[in-house]
Amino acid sequence: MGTASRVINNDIHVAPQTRERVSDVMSRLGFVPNRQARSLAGGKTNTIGVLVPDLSTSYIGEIMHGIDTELALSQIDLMLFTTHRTAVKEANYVANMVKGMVDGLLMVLPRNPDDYTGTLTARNFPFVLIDHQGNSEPCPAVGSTNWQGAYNATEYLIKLGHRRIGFITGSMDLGAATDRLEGYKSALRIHHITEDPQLIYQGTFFQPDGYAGACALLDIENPATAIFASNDAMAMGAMDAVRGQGLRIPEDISIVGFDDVPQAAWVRPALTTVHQPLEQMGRVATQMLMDRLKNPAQEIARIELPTELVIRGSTLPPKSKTGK
Amino acid sequence: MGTASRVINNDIHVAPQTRERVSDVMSRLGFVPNRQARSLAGGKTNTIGVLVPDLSTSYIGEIMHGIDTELALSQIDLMLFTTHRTAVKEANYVANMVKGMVDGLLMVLPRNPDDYTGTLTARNFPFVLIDHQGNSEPCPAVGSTNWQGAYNATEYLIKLGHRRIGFITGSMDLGAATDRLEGYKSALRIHHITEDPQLIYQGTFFQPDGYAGACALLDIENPATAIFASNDAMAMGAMDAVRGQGLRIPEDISIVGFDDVPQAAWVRPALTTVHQPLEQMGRVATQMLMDRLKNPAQEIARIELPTELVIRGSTLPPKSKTGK
DNA sequence: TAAAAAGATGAAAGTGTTCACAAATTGTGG
DNA sequence: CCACAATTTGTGAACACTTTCATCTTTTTA
Repeated sequence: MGTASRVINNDIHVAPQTRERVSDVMSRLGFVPNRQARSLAGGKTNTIGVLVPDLSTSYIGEIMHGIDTELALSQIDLMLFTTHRTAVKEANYVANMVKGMVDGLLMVLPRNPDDYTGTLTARNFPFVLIDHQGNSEPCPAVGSTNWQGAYNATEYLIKLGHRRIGFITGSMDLGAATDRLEGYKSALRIHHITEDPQLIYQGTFFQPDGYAGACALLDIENPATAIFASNDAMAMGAMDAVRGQGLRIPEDISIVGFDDVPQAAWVRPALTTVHQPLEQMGRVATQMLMDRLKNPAQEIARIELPTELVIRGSTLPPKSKTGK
Repeated sequence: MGTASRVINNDIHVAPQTRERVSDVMSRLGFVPNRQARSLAGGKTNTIGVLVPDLSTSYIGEIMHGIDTELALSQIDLMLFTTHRTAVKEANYVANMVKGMVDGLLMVLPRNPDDYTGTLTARNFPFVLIDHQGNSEPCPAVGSTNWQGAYNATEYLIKLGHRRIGFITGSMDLGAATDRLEGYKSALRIHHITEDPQLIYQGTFFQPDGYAGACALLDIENPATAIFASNDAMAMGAMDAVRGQGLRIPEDISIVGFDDVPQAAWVRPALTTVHQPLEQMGRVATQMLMDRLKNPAQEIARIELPTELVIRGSTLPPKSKTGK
């Protein structure tokens, strides 16, 4: 019956008393509208898909939280796809898999998004990338000011008096990782500190790299007095390594991370780090997607949210300086 | 057309050449079957729902990973619901929300599952609980041997020579938390060590509780020589606290955790902990659910997977003992 | 008071599949 | 060469809604 449908969808063209009568009956009968049928008839699923590389990091967890919060407001459901599931090699996978199941797609930390953005754009399927620098064609994305964050953190260390600042990179195939490295390099350059390849250790964003990186950075002729890791996980690895060498944090070595995961505040000494608004990124991306859903002709926007240096207990001026 | 449907579903009753012709046309036209329509007509969605309390812990991440792995094998999709989204107070919520959207439900770490298990059972909706002790009526669930794990870990500390073993509990409204506490108490009893209320600190499974708990356990007349935290997050908090007091791990204080999250192996010293097969729990639960989906009359089973003590670097005999 | 406008309601036509059944084709034995 | 069985293909009715359109009711206005 048409009226029942109108009641469910809060259509205006239904008399108050009729509405009441209908909802009475519905609740008495325990009626629940069938989603599949609604989707089929209505042409939309009221569900969006989220494509994540993984779930075991709180990094992703924070972003998901943001997505979830935003979605809850609009009564939209969430379908989760994990890329590791079936090697997402074929370009059509995403588009096919997803077609008719979800209205739009959110891709978190996509590894090589060019594979699918093309197909998706061609099929006019709404999507938003989260935390990825569109390296080729422009596409809707939200990220954060990685370059600026790394620049600020490095500058902060320089201003504390550090001259030998070690840097542990992330996976260099990710835009975020290269941006952070560039921010670090730029800060050195501006302050006339010559870049030393020995002070740059290549990591992959995982904690063990932080450990290994710190060991390497301390085991050189003129060792680092401060270590800036490209994310908090590696910073924590570095902290372990520093302590393993019998050195104190921050008195002997300063440590700075990136991301500001909840752990960073819990650890002792609390980690000085670059706050990345992960939850907000999730929220903003979701909003962007919903805008595109409402208005597909929406122009392509790339939003960068600001990062912010959070100074905690893991940084101090270098010993040589304080000793003077 | 019936034949097209048969081709899609790999029905036997279709001539090889016809099959080929049809799939040719389908790929030429870029035809992708509409999931909503299939679900509507077929009566099943080929999707299962997963209800999680949260996503920001690797604990949940590991379980999700297991679920995901298992699901990928059967081409079944995953719909994610987070309980914090809309206060899941009303008993009907789950059943209604989920009806027609998913074929079955997996509930991870349900807080007060009695609220919905009743409705779900009444509506004959297939579901499996993960990591929860059915405290009232029996329902399909998978958990792990929390009691045994805690017992073994405590006994291990006792055999090392510890007599003052501090215990930091989890949220006591969770069966897992009470079981672990009971395991601890039983081990003490068996070894004729009198239980000391001062050595039991009530936590809630979060890292800061570990920090506070360790401080409390060390700040008593006859302080603990070993601390057993009900999960790894709290154990790490405890490690920070111990170090904060200028004590060494494991020489001065031994620390034991529970869960064996990946971090436990990365931290220095590596954490001795009770391994909980989280991923496997996810897999097994998924298998159970799929069995129920195939055969709804399946008898109600509760599976307990074994925990295992993993000895790493955070435990040693107490100083008094070694000092003798 | 009648005509016009506005609003509420019901009927019917999609939506893209699956499923059961009927029809058509092919193969086999008499 | 036909009857019969076996296999393959086509048909139409669900599935449970939304949406449009026409009808009927109510309200407003001249």
